[in-house]
Amino acid sequence: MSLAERAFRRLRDAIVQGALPAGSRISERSLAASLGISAQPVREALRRLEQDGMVVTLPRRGTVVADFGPDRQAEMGRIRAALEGAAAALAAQRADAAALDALAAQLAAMQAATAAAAPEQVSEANERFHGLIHQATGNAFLIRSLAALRAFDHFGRVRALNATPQELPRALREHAGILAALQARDPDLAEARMRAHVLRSLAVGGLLPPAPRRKRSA
Amino acid sequence: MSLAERAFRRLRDAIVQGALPAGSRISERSLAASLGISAQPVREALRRLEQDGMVVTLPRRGTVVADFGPDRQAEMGRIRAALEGAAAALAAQRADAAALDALAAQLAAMQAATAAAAPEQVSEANERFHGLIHQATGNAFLIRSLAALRAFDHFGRVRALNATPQELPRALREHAGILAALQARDPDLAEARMRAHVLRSLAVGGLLPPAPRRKRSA
DNA sequence: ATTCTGCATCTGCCATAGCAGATGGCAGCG
DNA sequence: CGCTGCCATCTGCTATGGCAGATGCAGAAT
Repeated sequence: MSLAERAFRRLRDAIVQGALPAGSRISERSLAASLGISAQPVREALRRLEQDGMVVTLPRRGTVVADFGPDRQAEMGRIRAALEGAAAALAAQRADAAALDALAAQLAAMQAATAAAAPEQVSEANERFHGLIHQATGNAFLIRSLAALRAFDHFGRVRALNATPQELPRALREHAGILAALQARDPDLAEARMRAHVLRSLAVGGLLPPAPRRKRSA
Repeated sequence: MSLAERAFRRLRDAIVQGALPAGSRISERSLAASLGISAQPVREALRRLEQDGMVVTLPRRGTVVADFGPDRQAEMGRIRAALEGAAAALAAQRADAAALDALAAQLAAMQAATAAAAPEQVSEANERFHGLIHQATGNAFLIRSLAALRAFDHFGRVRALNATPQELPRALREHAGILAALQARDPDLAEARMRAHVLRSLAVGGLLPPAPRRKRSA
């Protein structure tokens, strides 16, 4: 793996974990020195982070970690719901038999982990399930965008899965419904189910109002 | 503007215009020489193009222009519909009075250009209208992603606008409806209208089946 | 004729050095 | 004491050179 890729992942994890709080100034040179590499890969990593919205860099001024509080998290969640829906729709058209089999296998793994009450493995199977759908689309732009979005609220997702005891089986049922829509080759149904699944999951995590009702409190 | 940014835009335009057909091999060095700059900005431009899905680069092998025929265009269109919808929903929450005024002004400009039968200015006003909504969200990730998506089917959009005589007034009415939803601060309504608007516009351009029906003619 | 091997060459990748622009502090002037 | 202009310094940005890995071809061995 290239040094730029390594630096990118390392910085991304550091940011989402809070090790680099919002507003932190990042210098290409000093960061390169602390990583023991040249400034070029670091620069490349910063550019990618900028495209993902995690840092902002003012030309000739400096690079700082972007601020994403609860509002930004909610925004990214809503965007992710839209993109996951599109991915499900495309997967319903493009997925081949092998991809559908792999999805069924992941669903079974998630069910087994749920029955065994192993939250760690449930979360992992959950991530894999969504990742397989992304891959099944074969769309590079979609895959990349969703990977960036998932980095934002990774911890929020694992928290949401363990929020209530009934959350795990509900997520499992929704996954089964999505897979059924994919197997039925119904893009619109797959999109609707996936979108509802992500939105409801976000609501459990406390990042969105629980229902698409009228606004009552600002 | 930086050399990397210039190289990126130049390459992007060359690709969408067909000057660099799919499968064209791009070498960092030779391209840098032909542009009269160093290899570093060219490399940076290629990385951005890769993230946008326009080129694929195999490590130590080379970089080639990705193949996006009608299928890919349809995919990107569906993704754009989803993202534009999310942007409209966020804009309904975040847009301030100035942004809404600017949108109203662009709508008036589009109406005047439609009345004057000036397709060039109609298309320009159309692009500005959507761009203003993107900016109103204040979400860097969303703005960047939509900018990348719009580069794909730019020509398809201008073609769709001039496909039929009744397309211009219809797009105008839909824009007015979207703006009304934004002014009413209704995220879900704004999202639904924007999404329908983009999907219908894509159908006019021939990139999607006109209704969620089965495809009849390839 | 076919297969294997070594080398010239091309590729993306990285390190180093130096550039212009922007900032902050300090001396000098009012 | 307050303001202004200069300069050291830091920033991102670009140019140059060289690295290892991958490819294709020529020529030797079977």
